[in-house]
Amino acid sequence: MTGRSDWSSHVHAVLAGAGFRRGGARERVIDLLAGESCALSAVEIEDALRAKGRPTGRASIYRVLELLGEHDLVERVEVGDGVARFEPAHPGGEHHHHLVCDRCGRLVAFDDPGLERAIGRLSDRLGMRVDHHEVVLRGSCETCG
Amino acid sequence: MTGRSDWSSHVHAVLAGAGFRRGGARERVIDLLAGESCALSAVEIEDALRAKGRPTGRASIYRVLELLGEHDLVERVEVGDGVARFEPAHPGGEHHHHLVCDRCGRLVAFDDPGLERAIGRLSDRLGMRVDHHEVVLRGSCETCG
DNA sequence: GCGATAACGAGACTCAATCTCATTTCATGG
DNA sequence: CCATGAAATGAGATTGAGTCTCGTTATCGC
Ligand SMILES: [Zn+2]
Ligand SMILES: [Zn+2]
Ligand SMILES: [Zn+2]
Ligand SMILES: [Zn+2]
Repeated sequence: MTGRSDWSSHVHAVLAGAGFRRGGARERVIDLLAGESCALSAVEIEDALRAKGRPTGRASIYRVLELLGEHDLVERVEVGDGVARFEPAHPGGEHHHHLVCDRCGRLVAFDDPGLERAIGRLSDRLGMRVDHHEVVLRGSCETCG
Repeated sequence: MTGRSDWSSHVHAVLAGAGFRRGGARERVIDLLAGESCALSAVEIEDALRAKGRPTGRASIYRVLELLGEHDLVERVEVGDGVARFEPAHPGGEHHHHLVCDRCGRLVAFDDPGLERAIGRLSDRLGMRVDHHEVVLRGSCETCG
């Protein structure tokens, strides 16, 4: 179980190691994401930071998310509503996938070792390098029955 | 193995059965998709139809795709470039998933019974209704090695 | 044919995401 | 401690996929 501040220090270590300076916007975005276990959109991040009295430019938010993505520090989640969401990516590779409720739009996280094994075997069989995978289930969440 | 014109007649049967009239734009989009085995974006459809001398309004293309989607006649494919793509959905439920090449952006289709079984077992375990699933792998295609 | 109404399409509009560029902040070494 | 060059930031303009509006056109049951 990888904790929140764990992720934050990992992020800082990776970025410092890659020679990046520090900056206010980057710290604010990382702080916010470190307190989230599931995905936020760039607009949600912008709103959340403004609400916390830490307003941050849109361009900076997208830049930070792009940088984190390039270093495999965030996971990009797309569920088909035209908005990209981002969640902390843990160094050990442990991750979850999402079920989207077609009624209320809620995101439900899950993980499944059987699914991961199947994807691993599939990747071997394909004979191409597979770096990453995304799985989205659609259905109804518990609330919407 | 479901053929192209097979899909087209299936589409017409379903839509006629649901009481929809025919119309030029709808026919043109269905004809075009029937000749494709993998996914096209709305813009690609618009361009392809114009290039074929069958120009079709953007609003109509999106309306047709939405209608086909509501009746499970097309599959919506999102690979994270901010564009939705659409491909024929076959009535038997047979389908494929996609690997996206991070270098050239190419889409490579694949299917894998083991993956489908794992998703089936997972759906049962979750205890929620799961209607649909999407899997996207990222890596390099054969050309980009 | 006629009429009711479904289907269509030009173009305005929305909004997430990107781009520009002037300003601010950082790290370093003098 | 300050000067300096580079990196980081952010306000605002811009892009472009996707949606909406509404007047026109086509379909089909009669
Ligand atoms: Zn999540
Ligand atoms: Zn996984
Ligand atoms: Zn495909
Ligand atoms: Zn499948």
